[in-house]
Amino acid sequence: MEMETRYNPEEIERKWIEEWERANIFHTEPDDRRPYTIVMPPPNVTGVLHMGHVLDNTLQDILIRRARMLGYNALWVPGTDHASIATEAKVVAWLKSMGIDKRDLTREEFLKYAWEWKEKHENIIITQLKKLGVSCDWQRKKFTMDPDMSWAVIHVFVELYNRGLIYRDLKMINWDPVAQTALSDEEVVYKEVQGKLYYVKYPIVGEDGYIVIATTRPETIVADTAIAVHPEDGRYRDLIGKQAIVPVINRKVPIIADEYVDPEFGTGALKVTPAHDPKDLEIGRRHNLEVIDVMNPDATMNENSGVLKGLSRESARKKMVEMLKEQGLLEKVEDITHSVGFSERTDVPIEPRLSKQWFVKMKPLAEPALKAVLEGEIKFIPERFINTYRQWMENIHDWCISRQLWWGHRIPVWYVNGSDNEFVVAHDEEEAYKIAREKYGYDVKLEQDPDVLDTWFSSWLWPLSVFNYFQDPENKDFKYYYPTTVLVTGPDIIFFWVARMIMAGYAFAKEKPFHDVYFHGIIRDKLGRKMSKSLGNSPDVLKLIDDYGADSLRMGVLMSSPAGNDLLFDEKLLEQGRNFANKLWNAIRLVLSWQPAEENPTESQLATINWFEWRLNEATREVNRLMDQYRLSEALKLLYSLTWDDFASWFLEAIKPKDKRLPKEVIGKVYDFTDHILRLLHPFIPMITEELWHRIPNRKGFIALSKYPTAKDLSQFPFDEYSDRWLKETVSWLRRIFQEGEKPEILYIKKREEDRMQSIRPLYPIIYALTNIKDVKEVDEFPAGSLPALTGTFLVAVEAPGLREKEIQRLQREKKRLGDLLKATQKKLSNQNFISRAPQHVVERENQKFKDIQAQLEMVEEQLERLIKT
RNA sequence: GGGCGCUUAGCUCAGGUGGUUUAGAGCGCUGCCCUUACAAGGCAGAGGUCCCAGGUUCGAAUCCUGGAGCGCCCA
Repeated sequence: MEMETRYNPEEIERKWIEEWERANIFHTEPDDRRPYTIVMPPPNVTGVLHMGHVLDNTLQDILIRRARMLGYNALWVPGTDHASIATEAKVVAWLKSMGIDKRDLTREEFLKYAWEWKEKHENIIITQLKKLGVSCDWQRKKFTMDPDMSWAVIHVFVELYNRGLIYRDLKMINWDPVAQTALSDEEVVYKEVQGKLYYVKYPIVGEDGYIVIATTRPETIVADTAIAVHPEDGRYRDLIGKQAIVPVINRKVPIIADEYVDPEFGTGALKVTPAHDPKDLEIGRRHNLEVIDVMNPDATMNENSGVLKGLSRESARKKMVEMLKEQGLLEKVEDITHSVGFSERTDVPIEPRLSKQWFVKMKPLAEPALKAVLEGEIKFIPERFINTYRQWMENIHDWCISRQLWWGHRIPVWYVNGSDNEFVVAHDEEEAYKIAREKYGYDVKLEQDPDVLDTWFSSWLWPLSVFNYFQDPENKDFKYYYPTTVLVTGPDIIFFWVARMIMAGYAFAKEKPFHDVYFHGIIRDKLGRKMSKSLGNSPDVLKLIDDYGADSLRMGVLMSSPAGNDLLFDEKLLEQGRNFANKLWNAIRLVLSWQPAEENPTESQLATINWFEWRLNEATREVNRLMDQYRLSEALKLLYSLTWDDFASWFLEAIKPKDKRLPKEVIGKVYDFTDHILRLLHPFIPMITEELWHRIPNRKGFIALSKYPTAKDLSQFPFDEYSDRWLKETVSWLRRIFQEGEKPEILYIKKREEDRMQSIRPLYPIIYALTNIKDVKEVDEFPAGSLPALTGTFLVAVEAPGLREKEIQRLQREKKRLGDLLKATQKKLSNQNFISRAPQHVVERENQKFKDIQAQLEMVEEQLERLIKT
C-alpha cells in the first residue's frame, strides 16, 4: 500500500468512524466480564459542539477505550439534554425570524415547532460528536424528553411530593424578566458592576428633620414600607418608633429597629422594600410590614408605582432621581462597585420577586450525599473539590424547580375547580381524576399546572433513568451497569448536576451513581477568558477538525490539561497534535518500506532491539500507572516522547538498514514494537492508530478491540536510567565532534565498577550504528592527547587533535562545575546530622556520588594539564 | 466577608508522599542541514535568584507561617 509523505486525516478518520459503527463494536450487553460504565454528560440540543465538549468527551473516550482494551465490558451511554430555558429562547427567536410571535401560538402549536427544532439540532450535535471518534454505544442513546425518561421525571416528582419533599410556596425567587420565568439560585451569576449609591432624605413626621438612607435602587422607593436602623445605633435611637415620609409618594412608614441593618453601610439607615429584596422581606415579616409589589413580570413598573407606571426599571430610576432632585430630597450620589445578580441565560439583572413556585426540600437529600463524599465512598479527582462540594451541601437551600415555560416536563399537578390551593399530584390526567374523584366527588374539573420543571430536575436522574431504573428497578442493565464507574465533567456544574445526581442516587436507588468523579478544567481563550458566544472567542470545532484532524484536536486539547486545571486554548496546540500524527505516520511508513531478508541479525541490531524492548516496557509500566490515576495528559506526554524520541529518533535510526532489507527476525521485532506503541496510543488518537495498525502485516479485527499492553518483568535487563542517559549523551557528544570535522573511530571509556560497566556494555553496538565509531575500548587511562568528556556518569574520550583549544575551554568549565559539586557534596557528608539522620540509602548514594565526582574531577584535571602541556 | 487555587525558561505549562550527580516539555529563539520516513523534519545549542520573607529539616521548587500579585467559587 502506498503511503503519502504527509498524513492526511480526513478520509482515514471518516473511514474508521464508519467501520466501527457498521461493526457496532461499541454496543454491549451485560455478561460475565466486569463492567466499566460511563454515562455522558448530555450536551444541549440547542448548540453546536464547542471546545468544552471536545475535552470532556475526549477524556471519556480515552478512559472507556482503555477499559475496553483491558478486558472490561465497557459501556459509554450517550445522550442529549432538552435544556428547557435555553432551547425555548432559541425557538422563540427562530419563530420571530419567521414572523411568528410566541404569544399568538397555543402551547401545542409551540411545542410542535420546538420538537421540529430539536430534531434538527440534535442531529447536528450528534454528527459533530461522532466526528471526534467517540466510542459510545449509540444504540443506547437517550434524550431527556424521551417517553421513558419523561416518565421517570414525573414519577420522581410524584414520589417526592408523597414523601413530603416537594412543596409549593410563596417566596422571594430569582426572576428573569426577559425569559419571564423563575430561576434557581444556581442560575444566577453575580458580577461586580459600577453603580451609584443615592443618598435620599426622608422627612420625619411631625419634625423638621430628615432621616437619610442610601440605596442603589431608587426606583423601588415607591415600594418602601419602613425605614430600619440598627437597635444599638446611637445616631438613630431617638427616631425608632417615629414615622418617616417616603418621598414622591408621601406614604408614612414606621422607623423600626432590626439587627440585620449594617450601621457601617451608607448612613446606617435602610429603606425597607419587602416586595423587592429578600433581606427586606425577612425584615418585613419580622415586623408585619405591608408588601407592595410595584413591578410587572417584564420588570416594567405597574399601577402600584404611581407616576412611574409603565416605565422600565432603568427609566423609572432616572425619573425617580430627577424628581428627588427637584424636591431637594437627594442629598448626594456616590460611585459604588457592587455585586449584582444576572440571569445565566439571558444575561439581564435578576429581579427578586415574590412568587408562588414549587420547591424541593434539600436538607434530607443532602445528608447521605454529603456523607458519601466526605467518607470517600465517592472519590473526587482532584480531591480539593470536596471542599467546594461540602460548603455548598452544608448550606444548602431549597431548590426552586418550576419554570414559567412550555418546553420541558410539565408539572404533574392538577388544580381542582379553578382553585389555587386545592390540587392533586398524579402521574397523568387519568390518575389525577381518579384521585380527585375519590377526594372531592364526581363533579371535579381539573386543570394542569401550566409550568414545566427545571431542566436539572431531569438531569439529576440521568444515571438512573438511562438504565430504566424507575420503571423497572430490577432490570438486568441497571443491576449490571449501575453504579457507573466514573463521571467526567467540569467543576462549573458541581452544584447544578454532580451534587444533585449523588442525592438522587441515594434518594431512589439507595446507591451512589458513580465511584469516581473526574473534574477537568475549563477551556479558556489565549487571554484566559471563558469561551462564550458573545465574545466570539470560541473556535469552530468542525473547522478545527477539517484543518487538523480529530486525532490532532484530541491530542492538542489533552496535552496541557491535567485534572482540574484550566487550559488556555491556542491553535498552536493543535499543530503539535498534527505534527505528532505526521511523525507517527512517517515512522510507520519507514518501517513498512523495509523488506524481510534471509540474513542473520547484526550485533548492532540485536543490541538495539534489546535496549528498545527495555525502554518500551518501562514506558508501558509508567503509562498504565499514570492512567490508573487519571493522569491522562501526563501519560500522553510520556507516549509522545516514547514515540518521537525513543522510537523514531533512536530506535528506528539505529536499526535502519542501508538497503531497505532487514533480517526476518529483526523485522518481526520491529512490527511487534510498532504494534505495541500503536496500542498504547490508541485510546488517545484512535483513528490514525487503527489505520496504521491495519497496515502492519497480519493484523486481524480492530485495534479498538485488541489488548492494551501491560509491562513485562524488567529484571532480565541490565539497563537503568543512567545507562540510557549515557547512550544518548555519548552519541550527542560524538555527533558534535563529527560536526567539527573530526573523524575518530575509537571510543575510550574509563573503567569503573564492573556492574556499572555491564549496564552500558550491551549498548556499544548501538553507538556503532549511530556514529562513525568502530570500536569501544575500556581503559584505565586515556591515551595522551585524547579528548575526554563526561557523558552520563561515565568518562569517555576520543582522539580529536583539531579540537584542542575548544576542549581546553570546555574542560575548564567542566572542572569548575565538578569542583562546586564536589564541595557541596563534601559539605553534606561532613555534616554529622546528615550521616546520622538521613536514611542509609541516601547516605550511601551521596558517598558514591562523592567518589564519582572526585574521580571525575581528577580525571578532568589530569586531561586538562596534558592538553595544556602539549 | 468565607472558601479554593495559581505564581517554575520569552510564551503556555508539567514537576504523587521532601533526597534522580545537571529542575523538564511544547512553542518561540540561535547555528548547521532539502542526508531517499517525516522541512508538519533532522542535528547541535542558548535560555531558569522555581513570586518575596521567614520557619521546619541533615536536606525544600516540593512541607509550615506571613506577605505581594492574579484567578475561580460561595455569601
